[in-house]
Amino acid sequence: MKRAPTLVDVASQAGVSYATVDRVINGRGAVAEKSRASVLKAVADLGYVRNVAAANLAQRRIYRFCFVIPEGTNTFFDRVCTILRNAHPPAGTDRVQIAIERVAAFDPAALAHCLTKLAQIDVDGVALVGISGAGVDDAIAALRAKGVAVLAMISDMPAPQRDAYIGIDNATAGRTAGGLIVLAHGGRAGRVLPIIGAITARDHAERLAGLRETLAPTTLTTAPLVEGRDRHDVVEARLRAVLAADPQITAIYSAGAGNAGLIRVIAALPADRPRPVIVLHELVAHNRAALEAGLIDIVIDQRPEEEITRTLALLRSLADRHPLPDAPLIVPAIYIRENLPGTRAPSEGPAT
Amino acid sequence: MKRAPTLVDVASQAGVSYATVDRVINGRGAVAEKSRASVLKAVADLGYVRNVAAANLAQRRIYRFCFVIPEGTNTFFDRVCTILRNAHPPAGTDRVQIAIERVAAFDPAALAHCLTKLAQIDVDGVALVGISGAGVDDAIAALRAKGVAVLAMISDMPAPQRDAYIGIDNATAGRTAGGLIVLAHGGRAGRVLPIIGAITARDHAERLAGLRETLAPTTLTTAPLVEGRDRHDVVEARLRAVLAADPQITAIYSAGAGNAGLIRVIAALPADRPRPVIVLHELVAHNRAALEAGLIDIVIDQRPEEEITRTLALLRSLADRHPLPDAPLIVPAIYIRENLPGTRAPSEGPAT
DNA sequence: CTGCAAATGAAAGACGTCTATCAGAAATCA
DNA sequence: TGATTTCTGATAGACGTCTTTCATTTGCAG
Repeated sequence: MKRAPTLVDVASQAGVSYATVDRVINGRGAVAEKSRASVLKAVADLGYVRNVAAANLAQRRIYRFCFVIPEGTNTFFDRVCTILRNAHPPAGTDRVQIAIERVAAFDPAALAHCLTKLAQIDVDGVALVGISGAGVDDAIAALRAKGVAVLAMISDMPAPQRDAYIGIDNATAGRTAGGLIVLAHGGRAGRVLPIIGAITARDHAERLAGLRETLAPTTLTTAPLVEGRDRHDVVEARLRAVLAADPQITAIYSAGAGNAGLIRVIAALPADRPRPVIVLHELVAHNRAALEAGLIDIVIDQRPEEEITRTLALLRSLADRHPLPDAPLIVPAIYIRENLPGTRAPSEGPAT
Repeated sequence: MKRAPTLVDVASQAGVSYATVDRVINGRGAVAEKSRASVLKAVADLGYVRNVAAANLAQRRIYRFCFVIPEGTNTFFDRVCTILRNAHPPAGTDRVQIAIERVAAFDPAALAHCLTKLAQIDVDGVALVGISGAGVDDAIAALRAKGVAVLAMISDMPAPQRDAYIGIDNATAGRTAGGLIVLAHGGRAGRVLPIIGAITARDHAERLAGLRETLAPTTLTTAPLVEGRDRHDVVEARLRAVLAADPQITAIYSAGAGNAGLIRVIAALPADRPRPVIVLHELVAHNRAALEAGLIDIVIDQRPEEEITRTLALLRSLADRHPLPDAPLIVPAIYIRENLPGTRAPSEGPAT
């Protein structure tokens, strides 16, 4: 087992000095095209990979990552923050520092301003929830020009703007909801009520399309769409009205937020007849409680833990200048009452 | 922002020399109890954490991990091996070497022999599928005495023998199957047929218990248990007989392996009347194909990718002598036709 | 007090990369 | 040709830990 090639090996192989190799690898100073080529060739020939441990030691490197998370009433993002704060390995241990910046939701100007501030500080990578709008594109471009990695999570943005996207395929999520609703009907007829935040929200629209795609070949019909604006009060009022007017509804799929309102409506339904099958998104506290209480049937979750784990790994990989692997989109998880995570303490003598 | 304390700082704080600190930290040579105590105190007071990058550099460390995986007809373990081979980051890049050893399944002697061989080589950590039996316990003890981390995955073993267990809670898996079957019946009566490998297999028994626990308060009844010995030919023959004898079966839950046989039986059922709801385990090729073909409804998967990711992280953490975090058990995933991973290529302009 | 073992201190050379400096060589331009 | 630039080479000191060597001190038993 030979030891891995070092920059000294690369230098002698390329027939240049260590200094020149360094200039090529770390892109400083002027290097003749001929030298650059021979260094790169030597790197390739020897299969040199930088020793990250040595590099980090020499630089006293601390990875500084920043997550820019929308601020607002959306419980989901609070959950994201909680996960981030508990992310392993805890800072210090791994020389990784994670900062969280909350910015007003759906406010491109605020986001742009935040990103511009980040560009001042020394940051190695930024993860943000993709939205586009005035100034955002430029702010991101400025960051990336400085060598800062920029990842889109949860919601994507045009590919050339970010280094990668980490999140779910929303069409898949919608199809999944459809599949489960079909399963729960067991061949019987039914009428499915879709609720979304707004038809202009791309992710909601995609989920809805996925739902319809799956329901189309079945005997299930779709009731007219309800827009709840992601606000629990709006969802509550409109859903109550629709259910009163249309007692044929056998299933509800809520593709957006504001489900606390939905849950209130369901809890108030008469208990003497079967309630509709209910599928909604994100395993946040009130949805989880409703699942445990039997008020709803299924929660489709985009697994923010996994999104964050992957984001951190990718940020680090980019900071280390490794080629970025193309990981698949995250597969939404299905939760029912029985497989909720963390309810039961691990049994003292765990499973075989 | 002060720089992190180093061993030199610890030494001066403790009022001893660097050499003594080193002897305490790395446990070599004799150290007076008094010195040891003052060093440990200094470490605690300063909040010293070893700089892993520096340590690895000095040692030219390469992490060497070995996965001992059962060999046999079980497709699931082939899947595990595939995932392992594609594990990111690829060897080399991260100075991590992963070896895979296949040993005969359910053969304690073979496992013990393999472990004894591993003890000769220089290994930092071993992950194995927990079984116990003659010699295995001793072989593991010998490994751990040498400072090798030993993790149980997928199937656990008595706690004192291994450093940690990474896998699912099988009772949860069984309850999940039950919950989905209940959902699919939508309040109608039904009769559920459980199939397991053998009642002596602890994981199968736990899944079965979970199923019964969930079905008990409902209107669904349970048909007599079928033991399929995890062999597709056995499963096929027995299931065919049971279905012929008992046409009232509305659902099948297969907690073990050998499901290729089950799928053959289902495929041969008359198409003119509804088939039972079918739930089984592990997203291996034939189960996946059956799901896509609509021959079965649900696959509960223990997510070996996550198990492996976590195992690798834990092995590394142990090798770096970090305190081990207590991660929760893995939550089994639910797959239906619509949320199968990797079917669709990520759309060119991914989701919002 | 002597002698031996145990405990300690001091120091130096790795590990591979980063960063900086400075002198000298090669290429460019006038 | 000389005067600039542009490149290049040589070298050295970090970074924090590991590992080893050797000399010295301390403790303890005889």
